[in-house]
Amino acid sequence: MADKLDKTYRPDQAEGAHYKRWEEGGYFKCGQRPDADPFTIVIPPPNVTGSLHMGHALNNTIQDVMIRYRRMAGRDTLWQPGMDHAGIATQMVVERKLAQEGNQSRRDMGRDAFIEKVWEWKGESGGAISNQLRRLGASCDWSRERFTMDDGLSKAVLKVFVDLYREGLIYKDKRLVNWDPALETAISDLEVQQVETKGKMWFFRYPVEGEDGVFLTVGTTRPETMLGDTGVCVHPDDERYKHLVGKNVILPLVGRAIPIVADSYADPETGTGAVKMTPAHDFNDFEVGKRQNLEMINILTPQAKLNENVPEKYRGMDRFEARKVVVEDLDALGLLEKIEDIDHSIPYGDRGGVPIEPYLTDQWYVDAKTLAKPAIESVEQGRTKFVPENWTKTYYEWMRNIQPWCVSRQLWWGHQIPAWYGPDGETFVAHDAAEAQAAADAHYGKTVELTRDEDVLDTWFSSALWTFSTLGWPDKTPELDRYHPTNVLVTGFDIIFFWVARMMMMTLHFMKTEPFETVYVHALVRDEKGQKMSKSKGNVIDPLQLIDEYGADSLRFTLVALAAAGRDIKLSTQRVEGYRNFMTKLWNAARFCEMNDCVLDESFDPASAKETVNRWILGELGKTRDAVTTAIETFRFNESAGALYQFVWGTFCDWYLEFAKPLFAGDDQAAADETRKTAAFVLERILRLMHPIAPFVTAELWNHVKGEGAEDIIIAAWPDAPAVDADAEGEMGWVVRLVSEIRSARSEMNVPPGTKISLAIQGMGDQAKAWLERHASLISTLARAEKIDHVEAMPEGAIQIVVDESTVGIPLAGVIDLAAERARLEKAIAKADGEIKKIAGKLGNEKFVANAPEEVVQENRDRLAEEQAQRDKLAEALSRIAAL
RNA sequence: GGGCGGUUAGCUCAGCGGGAGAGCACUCGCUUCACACGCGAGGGGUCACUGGUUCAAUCCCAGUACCGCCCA
Repeated sequence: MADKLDKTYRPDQAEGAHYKRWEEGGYFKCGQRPDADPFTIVIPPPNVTGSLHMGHALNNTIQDVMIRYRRMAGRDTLWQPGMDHAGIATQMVVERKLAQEGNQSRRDMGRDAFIEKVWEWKGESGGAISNQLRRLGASCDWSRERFTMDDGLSKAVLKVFVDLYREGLIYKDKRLVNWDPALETAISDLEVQQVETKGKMWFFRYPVEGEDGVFLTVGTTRPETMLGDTGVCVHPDDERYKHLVGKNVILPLVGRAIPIVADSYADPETGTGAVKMTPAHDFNDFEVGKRQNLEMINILTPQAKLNENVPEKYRGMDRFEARKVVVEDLDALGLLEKIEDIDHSIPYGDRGGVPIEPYLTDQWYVDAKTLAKPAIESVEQGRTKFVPENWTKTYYEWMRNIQPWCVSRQLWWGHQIPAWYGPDGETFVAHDAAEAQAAADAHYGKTVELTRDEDVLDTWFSSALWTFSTLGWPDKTPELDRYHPTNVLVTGFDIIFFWVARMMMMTLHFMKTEPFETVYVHALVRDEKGQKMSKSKGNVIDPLQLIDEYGADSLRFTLVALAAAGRDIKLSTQRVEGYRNFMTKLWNAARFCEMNDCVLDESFDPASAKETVNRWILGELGKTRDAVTTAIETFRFNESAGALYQFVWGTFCDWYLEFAKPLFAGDDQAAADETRKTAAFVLERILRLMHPIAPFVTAELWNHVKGEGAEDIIIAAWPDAPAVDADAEGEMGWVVRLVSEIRSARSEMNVPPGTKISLAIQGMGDQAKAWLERHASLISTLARAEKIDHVEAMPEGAIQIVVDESTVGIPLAGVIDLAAERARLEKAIAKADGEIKKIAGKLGNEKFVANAPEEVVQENRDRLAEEQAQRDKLAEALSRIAAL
């Protein structure tokens, strides 16, 4: 055995060494149990620029609990770690760094040099999060760490793109995209945040061509877009405007004649019922424009300045400046009818931080609708399950309304699109330049110069391949064969669209199987007031700081205990402190065992235990083991934490160890010896059962309990459940009740804790008498009684309590407060009366007796009898007091 | 506007057809030989509201109110 345990556990002095031993000892590696069933989880790849936040802490703690449990349960576990390259975020970080260091800008240094800088940055400061995950205790197989820009994964991306193109599932199209003018790239719908804003609605009058003094009034929140208007739309049934349909209005400031069209898109109830149409700059207008054959005029540059398609005056103006000037100019012409204040939401790019513009560009699209079909079926047919099941609705909702997926981004950092263009714009998609050249040569019948598409792919394009690309695909690797499909994906609900849906589509298409059996969707971690943690609100709790202060186990236990499915987690440091206290409690229980020479006997057989206390605690351990096992396997992690907390603190420490004290001090050497062995055994099992949630403190104690040369706790077998002994359960339950009742009465009647009492017991049955005799020393110690006698008549002036058939008197000659005792008994009687009334009422209902299951009826009959007996005894006790 | 969820002890939340629970906070008592990051005892709830189903509803169903989140 190692040095004696200190009074408190010091996580900061223990955690690093255990983690290092595990990682260097190769315990995290997959493939060590070739005959066992594999169990695989892929990590949701954190962003290479990211650092650990509370969401990661929760997400990875849950994964680690599952992995550590399965590892102990004998599975061949693989927790596949890695990161994604986060195109936009990384490019922004590196550009900012270049600017700070006074370097050339990205555009000045050129693409290749810039990419080199990004790799340099990644080598130096990217991926800090993987070390932070180590601090959390995450037992990933780091030897297999992958990055979406690695050669292997890039090869997968390339093959997927080329194959999908050849199958007609990737194509180039000119459509409106969400354009981020700050970053000058297309971004996905999902990267657009709607921000509620107080804004204005401007109403402009457009003169109708050839009808002097007749105007159509249209409203807009973006006045500058009027320069790109190519029509005005009214509802076909709108009587106010029917006569104008087919005529033109003259677009003010521009002078263009644009048609008035009838389309049911216009809502007669909203505004004036007439809507200006800017098909190149609004998603709704784009659809109407296609139906009505309206011209599409792009009036913006990629920086959202006005371009050459507007009158000279406005060219080069920023969109917001142009907004002001357009309003002023229309006002000057007397065409500004009114301005209303409105609340509306404005789309912002969540990285660039400026309002996005719908923008007409050429982009690459994946035919998501086609790929979604099998992905929907997989969930419908239960091949992939969501836990909680409710999230299937969100998944279906998204998948059934899926839009073409725009996968091109106007960035440099990422997988460059493998498309080359001939001089006439002909497209050649190929695995490399040589293959494209060969195809072009064949196409043109001569050698022509090709230029490669400048754009890169959306980061989600590569992370959609994550479950199989990390295992070596497109090569046929043994890992791919063994570990795919994976068992569980653990993720927050905010990423179901972003990522889960895309993995389902890509994996089904290329692997012909689902990426995972189960998607466990956990809650969001919020602050103690329920607000989302964000840097701008300043309410972020840093998990690393909590680990420093309370230890990784405390944080992990807190997160697991709060991780009830389907609800957000409101985290406060108070909770973490509470679970830190629990770690200390466990620590001190181990210390108690150590101080009392509870040495682990590896040959101890729980079935051989003879003492009731020991048979009882072993049974309780068994129940806890089963509860924890079931809870982890069914994703009810909070229940696993709750069962452990309750057993370790509420049963093992509060009762069993207290029972053990008098046994250790007593004369019965055999009983003391067996109890020492049992305590050591139960403690050792507790360490195993707690290890998935609290790996470090259990590892630290394991070394003390097991001694030198023992196998590491990380691969210790998940224990079996000792059998439950119903007799021992009943017997010890009675002892606990008796002690509790006595303590309660003592406290209520203000008997000083130091006062030793005697017990005068009346009416006790034979079984209880035997129990009492067997546990006399425990009961005396815990109830602080020095003398226990059976009596025929209750002595005068005693506090009286009723336990089952017995009345237990605590004689306090002369010092008992009769009024207080009377009140106490009356209160107990009133409580019993309440119960009796309720149960008797139920049993008095014929329909209840006729319809309820027999066992329920019987249970109520038994309870009624018990309550009545109790009440009678209490009434007797009261009458004895009243007689004084 | 559409979808999802919530409303249980002062706070944070479990439970979800047959005896209202936990942690924290609060009150009282305790240098009890593992632990004051502790020990013992206690107070505190028409389980949002209104109907319905049922022998039985905090739990199932419908509606109302309020509060969130997501998507328009």
